[in-house]
Amino acid sequence: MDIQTIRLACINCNVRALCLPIGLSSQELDSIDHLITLRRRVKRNALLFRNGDGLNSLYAIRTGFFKTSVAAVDGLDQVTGFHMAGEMLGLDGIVDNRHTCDAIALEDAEICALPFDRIEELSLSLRSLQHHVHKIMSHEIVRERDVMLMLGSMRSEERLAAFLLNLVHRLRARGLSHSELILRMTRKEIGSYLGLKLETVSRTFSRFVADGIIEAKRRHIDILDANALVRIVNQSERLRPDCIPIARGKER
Amino acid sequence: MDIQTIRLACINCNVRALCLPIGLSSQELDSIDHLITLRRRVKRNALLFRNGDGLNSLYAIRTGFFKTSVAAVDGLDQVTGFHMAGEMLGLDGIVDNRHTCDAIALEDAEICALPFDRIEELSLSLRSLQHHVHKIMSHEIVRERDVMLMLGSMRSEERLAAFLLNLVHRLRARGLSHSELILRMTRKEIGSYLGLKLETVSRTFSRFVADGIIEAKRRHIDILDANALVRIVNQSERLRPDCIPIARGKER
DNA sequence: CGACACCTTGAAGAGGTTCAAGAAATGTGG
DNA sequence: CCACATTTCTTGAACCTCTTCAAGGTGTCG
Repeated sequence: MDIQTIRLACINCNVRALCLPIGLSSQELDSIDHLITLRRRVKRNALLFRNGDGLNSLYAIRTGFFKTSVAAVDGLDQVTGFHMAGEMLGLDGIVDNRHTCDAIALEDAEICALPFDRIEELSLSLRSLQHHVHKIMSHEIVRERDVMLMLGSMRSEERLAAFLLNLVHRLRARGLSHSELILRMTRKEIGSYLGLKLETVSRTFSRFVADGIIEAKRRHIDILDANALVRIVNQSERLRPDCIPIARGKER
Repeated sequence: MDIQTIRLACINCNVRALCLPIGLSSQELDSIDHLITLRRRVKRNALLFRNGDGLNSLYAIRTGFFKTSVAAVDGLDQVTGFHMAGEMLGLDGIVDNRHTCDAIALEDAEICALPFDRIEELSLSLRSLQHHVHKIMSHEIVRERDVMLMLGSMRSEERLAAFLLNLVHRLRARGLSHSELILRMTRKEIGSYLGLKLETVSRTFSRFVADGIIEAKRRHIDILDANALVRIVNQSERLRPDCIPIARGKER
């Protein structure tokens, strides 16, 4: 394994706002200092954790891009989410004290391992942290529910449009371009996530290109007409705006 | 509104094991006594809460059967879950401090409203309660992910089979029959939950009946060959056993 | 008993999948 | 650094599942 680890306190972390509640008093910051975490690099295609692993820590993504998936015996797997900087991995493992999916880096990444028992311990004295944890978990519930809604009611064009809008929304919230994006995942992985076959994903991309909505050269996507994507997602009128993943990114 | 409310302490509740952690010391039970809850009856078809309502409480179902759904402007809605005694409603509302779905009773029901700020307060001194809350939320994340997997990869027969097995599994855990069940929801609601049209649900039921797997008289379902249902769910070999909703009920 | 909601079934049609082949990147080893 | 193997992506054609539209049946409740 090619993993480099560094011990460090969150108090010195420059992306702390992503994992920890904001507006802590200096007293509270002092106690946060006790939440020593393990920073780790994860190479592209490496597993951060796998289904069945014991849950020791939750993982905050500092940089990089992950997928979570549930693997099948024959090697097939279904992607359950794509995750980028500032998002938390491992929440599904709390129920049974073991991870129930695989987390794989789709590009070289850097994560912080937050020992879960320390989080719980610290939450006892830091009410804002406690509430923050509740919000993060609730947010994940809402995120997954939005995917459920998408899978249950949208057609291929709508799914892909919602997917693209959701991605650029999250990238934009991180200060990146809201028209250009480089996909870190394959068509197959997108299809797996969207409940479509890779051929359907490819065809739908081609249709978007033909309609002048996007430019696409393999993983390099250029969104020419974001409004058209919004119209495609809304055209069904089956969902209200707040059912659409794009309307509720990881942060607001 | 036809709602009857009773103030009472959890310590006297005979289904407390459903909402609260087990194995509390007598000291701890004393503090639980401060978690005064509001017990309430909810009539069939009545809303327990609706999308947009402020989040004051989480709701523990004492008796009865609920659906949660996200409504669309034109009256259509998508069912996001069916919930029975011992399950918790409202977890999705924590992120934004307001509910993001409707909760509707599908039969006369009785719930306990647990003030969320009291839960958080009490969690600060009761570590087992804190952990219990985390587990409940994590469990909901896993439940929804299993639905995602189903919607993303199963065909109609597999979905309905998984749905029936999941229902009887949960009913069985409550001491009810694992072969007979009375559906509290319409074909349309089942379809909405499974991402299918009501006609498809109806046809699939008919096929199961023709194959001798179940007997079905409208809402009254009799499972004659549960193994056949398991085989249908597994036949795809696309999912491991633990991806199937039935394998992970609300309790184990 | 009549109105209404719910369920079943049929036939035609649409959307997505499957199978197949080839093209374009990417990675690897010499 | 180039050649070759591999992975990824695109596109076509036939097929299949689910949907849509339609009609009739069944149960329930005032």
